[in-house]
Amino acid sequence: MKRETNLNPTMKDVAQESGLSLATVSKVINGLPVGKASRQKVEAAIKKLGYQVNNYARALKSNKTYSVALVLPSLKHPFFAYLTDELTKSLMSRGYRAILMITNYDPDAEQKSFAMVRSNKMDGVIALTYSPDLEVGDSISIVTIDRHLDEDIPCVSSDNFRGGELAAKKLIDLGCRKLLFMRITSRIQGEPNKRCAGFESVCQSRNIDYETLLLMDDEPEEPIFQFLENHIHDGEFEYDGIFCNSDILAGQVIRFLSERNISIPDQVQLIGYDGIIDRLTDSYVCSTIEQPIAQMAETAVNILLNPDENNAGANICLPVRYVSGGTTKE
Amino acid sequence: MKRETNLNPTMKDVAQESGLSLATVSKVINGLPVGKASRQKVEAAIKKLGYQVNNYARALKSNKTYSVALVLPSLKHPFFAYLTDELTKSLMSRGYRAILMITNYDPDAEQKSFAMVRSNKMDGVIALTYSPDLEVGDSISIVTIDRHLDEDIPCVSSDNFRGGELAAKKLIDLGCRKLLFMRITSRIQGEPNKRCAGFESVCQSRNIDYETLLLMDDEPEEPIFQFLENHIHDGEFEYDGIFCNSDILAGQVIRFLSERNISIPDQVQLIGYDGIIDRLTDSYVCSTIEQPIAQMAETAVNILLNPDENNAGANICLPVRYVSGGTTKE
DNA sequence: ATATTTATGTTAAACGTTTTACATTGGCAA
DNA sequence: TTGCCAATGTAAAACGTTTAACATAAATAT
Repeated sequence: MKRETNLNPTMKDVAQESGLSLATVSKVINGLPVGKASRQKVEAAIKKLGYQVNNYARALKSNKTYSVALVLPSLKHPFFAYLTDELTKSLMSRGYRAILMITNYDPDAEQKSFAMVRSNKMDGVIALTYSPDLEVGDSISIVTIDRHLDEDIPCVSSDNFRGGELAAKKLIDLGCRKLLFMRITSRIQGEPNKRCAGFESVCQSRNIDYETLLLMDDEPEEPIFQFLENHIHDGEFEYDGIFCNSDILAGQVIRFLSERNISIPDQVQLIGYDGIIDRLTDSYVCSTIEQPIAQMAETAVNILLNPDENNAGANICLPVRYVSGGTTKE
Repeated sequence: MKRETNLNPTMKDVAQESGLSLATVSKVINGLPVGKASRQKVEAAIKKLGYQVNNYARALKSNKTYSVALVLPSLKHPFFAYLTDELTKSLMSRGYRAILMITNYDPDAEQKSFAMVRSNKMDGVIALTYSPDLEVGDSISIVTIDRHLDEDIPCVSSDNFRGGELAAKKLIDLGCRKLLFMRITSRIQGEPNKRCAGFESVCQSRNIDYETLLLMDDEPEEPIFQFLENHIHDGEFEYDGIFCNSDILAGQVIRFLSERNISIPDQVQLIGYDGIIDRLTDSYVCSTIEQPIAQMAETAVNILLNPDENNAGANICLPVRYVSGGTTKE
């Protein structure tokens, strides 16, 4: 019994249906010059059969897969989620597919991701990894975000040093005189660590009292709240300005202080980092240093797909800005 | 000049290096029976050349791509982000790749996603779509989450009706006598709409005063806050129990009421929906009805990849539970 | 009228696998 | 020695494309 409709018609079927050769069909599909009459015949056949290009065959032949791997530790942190969202849209708008790889901060998984990329002949990787020593190998093009993997691998990040500076300046300008910088950070040397340096340099040059509270991301978080608790005396918090490493952390601090009736921004002003926006109200969750996430994504994709501009070891540093979100006096 | 190291060695290279045939190499790679001596020779050659299977060639031949598309509107809502995180991990653990497609709630993009799936001969789709009338066509296997696309497409969701019931019961048991249900919902008939029915059925059978505040997700959100404002009189909110459609919405409401000095949970108790966890403190952002997101992901992947169990039009409904998160009295 | 160019199509080889059908070898029974 | 079987390996076709090299016919120039 002959099947009435072929579920997966191939170019050969289209050729037969239209009475033309395989090559002609291919030309029509790829927009190469073909006689008008033939083109119409082919198009009709394609429509009739519901033909769809088989990208695997195409990739095999042309050695171009139009797919890019996104290697990230998790999607449970909004910064990663936002970034992935933007990266994916950016790739899709250029006709590329995004292969998502979640590594869970696991060096093994990160390493395996790169093997996968190679074995799937993907066109490239955009990676945000945490292993200190990742075997990258050449033959795949990589762009990292916020991490320096290797001398000649371009890295896209926001201007973290400047971000730290901005936060410190703003707090000081708004009248704060005793500052606290809270950060949860990883042991790997990544771009975000520069926020601290920026913050401290301003405090020092302006001669402002400050403290840096550092916690590694593989340690339990209680110490941070313990610290806060210890510095509340008679309903007053010892510091009048706080800069947090992320909006998420800021949110926690806000909550903690509110519960203890420390008023923000009256008693303490607070600036976060990232620029996370509440989807519902389209407003920032706190005053913050906003990273240009969409622009970072766009740039990363751009560099990955157009390596012509000689940005081999380029370190693209995109501008951040301060935005008010209710946790500062302005 | 002969290249010293071949960047992309193929099975042919391995065959040559080991002095054996292509077929033998293939057998070794696929774990088929092969003489011990030959196997070792091949393995040595593979290691020496750094050979990696070309999955595109393999997919072309075997018609199995080991890739699944994840079609979602956005990653900017934590529920979607969490779900994507779990889905991806679930797929990866089974050796599948996750192709992420962000549709931005755009029907066109949703439709195109399905075309892409077909053209890339992907093994399936897990979709969370918003178009009322999506042309699915057969020949691709689909599992939806929270949406009913078609009679014979399995749908995985949490028990939304029960979730609504649970929330109402809890609030009433904790002493609330005037309830408010706030929802932002889409026009498409999706599973989450059942929360309302569950909530109302309990209120009615227990004879409790309640109001339902409904807003479409394509309308501006101000009316909701306007409503809240209108129902605050002399520092008292008219309702003593609120059930929100999502934790995100709940967060907004909490903030709004706090700013107006309405105390939660003393004056008003509040239950959200989803079970979003703050990454930092590993605690719920509010009292909530928790969806078993990881289990939903696991189930969806399972059904998609093992269609043997006759779950053609299956409607898998996973249990939800109430968890306390500080915005209720218990 | 013939030669030359141009426009359009076609054939067939490749891409890197998998897999069926076939070939070789050696061991063993008769 | 001959014949047979199992064990192991090989050759070659196939998957659905792309593309270089070639063929044909029509159109123009000589």
